[in-house]
Amino acid sequence: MKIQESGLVFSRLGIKNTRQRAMVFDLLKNTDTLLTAEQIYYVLRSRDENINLSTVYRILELFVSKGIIKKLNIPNENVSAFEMNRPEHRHHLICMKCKKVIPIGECPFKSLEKSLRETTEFDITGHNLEVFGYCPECKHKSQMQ
Amino acid sequence: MKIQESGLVFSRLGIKNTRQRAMVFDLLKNTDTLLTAEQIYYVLRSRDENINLSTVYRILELFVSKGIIKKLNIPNENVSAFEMNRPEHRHHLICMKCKKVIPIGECPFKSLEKSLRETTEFDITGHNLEVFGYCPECKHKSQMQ
DNA sequence: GTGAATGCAAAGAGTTTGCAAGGTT
DNA sequence: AACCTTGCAAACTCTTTGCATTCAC
Repeated sequence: MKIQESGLVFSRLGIKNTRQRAMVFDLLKNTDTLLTAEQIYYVLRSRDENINLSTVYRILELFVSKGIIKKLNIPNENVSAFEMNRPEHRHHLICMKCKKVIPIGECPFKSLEKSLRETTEFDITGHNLEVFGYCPECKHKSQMQ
Repeated sequence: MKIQESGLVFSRLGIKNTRQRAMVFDLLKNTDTLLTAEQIYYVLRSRDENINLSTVYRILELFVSKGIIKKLNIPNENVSAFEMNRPEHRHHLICMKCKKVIPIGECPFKSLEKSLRETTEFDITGHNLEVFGYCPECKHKSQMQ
């Protein structure tokens, strides 16, 4: 059995290493789409893992607060979706159908933020940029329907 | 009484001009912050206007589908917020405390979208860019707390 | 007058919380 | 052993829906 990365991350952050936390961590780590709390719950259940939906919510909230993952809102859907918080600041191209996520290169906003800070005197804490569309696969499927 | 812009907009779109629709339209038209369905409901109630929350939701859904307004998600809050869909394509700087919205100039994405379309073969339908922070007023208030 | 919009009440999602039982350090 | 985390069930918030009544055209 390979050494669990999750255990290292948790102890570094001073949080307990529980089976459920490791499961959620590993799933998000190895997934390249956005996942909702419910999806995480069902994926783990389908693997015969034992976990409760409210535990998933509590773990996700904890991970967000520790900066392990990020919480996004999908436009026109009232659910939150989650993904690993990779260290580089990045933006994504998200397929509205399958929720696949493609990272898009550099952030073009460093300079925009700076000039906004100067002109508006806002204390700018961050920005969201998400580009939406249909990936090549889903694009074809939706044309056929 | 001045001529109602809402009436013109509605008839141009082929939808009925009801008192409730005009109220919601005028409120959003004259508001420079994002408003949630519930806020719209309470503002109108506080003006002694008679309207029902589910009617507000139905009207907002209709307006979104007709392109009259836009629906946004505020990060880390599971509510939708709405604003007029001004004809120019624009992005906003949003105060996380008072929800004030400041438009920010040109959209720097025309060209990014084009190149993404080419490199990823996505059918790109649009993008969200929202910059968050605290406006000068709220910035000072939160320092004091 | 007719079909569409509204109000009301109830249901439905998604998410959060209280508490007892179990697990981690 | 002490405290934190989990499971379960119930509550809560936001949003949607069914149906009878009312309204716009």
